Amino acid sequence: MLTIGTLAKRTGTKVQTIRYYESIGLMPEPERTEGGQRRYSQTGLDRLAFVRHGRQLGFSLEAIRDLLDLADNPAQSCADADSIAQRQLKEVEDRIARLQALQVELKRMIGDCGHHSVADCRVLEVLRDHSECLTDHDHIGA
Amino acid sequence: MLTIGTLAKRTGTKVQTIRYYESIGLMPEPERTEGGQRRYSQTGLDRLAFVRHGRQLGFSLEAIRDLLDLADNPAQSCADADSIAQRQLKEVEDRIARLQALQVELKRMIGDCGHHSVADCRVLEVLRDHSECLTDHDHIGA
DNA sequence: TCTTGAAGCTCTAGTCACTGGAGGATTTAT
DNA sequence: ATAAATCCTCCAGTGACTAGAGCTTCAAGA
Repeated sequence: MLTIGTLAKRTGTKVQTIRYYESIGLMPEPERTEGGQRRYSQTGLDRLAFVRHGRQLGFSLEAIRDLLDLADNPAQSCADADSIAQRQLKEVEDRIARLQALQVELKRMIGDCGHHSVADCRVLEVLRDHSECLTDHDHIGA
Repeated sequence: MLTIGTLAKRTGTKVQTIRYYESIGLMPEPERTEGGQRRYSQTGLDRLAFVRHGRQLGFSLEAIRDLLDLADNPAQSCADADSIAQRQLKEVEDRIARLQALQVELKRMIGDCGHHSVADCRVLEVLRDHSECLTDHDHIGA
């Protein structure tokens, strides 16, 4: 039986995060001591590890919830899990492409700057005038 | 004199977002009609374009606030603007690296899956057992 | 001048995935 | 028995918006 703190350490999660997962129903309510403290079993550890691992791979909690459902019902086809992962891969690839465009633009912005006065600073210049952009980045938040 | 709606259209921003920028002090309070509606000048348009462009390049509103300060005081050195951009570039490059690691892992996960039953699904397998990971990704949120 | 419909206004609350703190209870080791 | 560490609940905050309720103003046409 593990305390919430031990579980946190083992999985690299903050204690509050575990309680948060419980509050949104991603983690089941664990046993409690007489005093009301949470005690976890191996099952709890496994489930949290699954969740954390999914997060590390960039899945949303919503996607992880779906994946957990699939994992809990091992009779169905694997296609659903596969398509969730496919969607995730596509998103990751999109993000990479966008970030690479930003990278080019930022490099160009910085490269030209020789630390002269702000009056003719490339960085500010580029921000002021979109037409100086090579890329027509239209996504926000990257 | 532009209405907030026109300004929104011209800059590809939502009306609410403009008001939000005003509420946090990124956009100055504009003139108002007698009835209390906002009216913007070219100055307002320029400033919003600057902000939006910064966002498109992935800068945080905090960073943009600093860049706006610099742009407003053209006597200083450009080095500050440069270092903000450098920091941004580094962050972008870090994110690309992390995402590429995820991409590899997701591809491997999906590649092996032949849509059999969930019982031996690669996707779920990988999520269950971190030791199957090639990468030791430790970052969350990608 | 009147009317109508679009667009504006403020205010509140919700999103995602946590994170932090107050103020108090429990557990564990000495 | 006591002290330190950990636990508990509850509430609020983060960033960068976004959405909606309920009301007012504006501009154009009849």
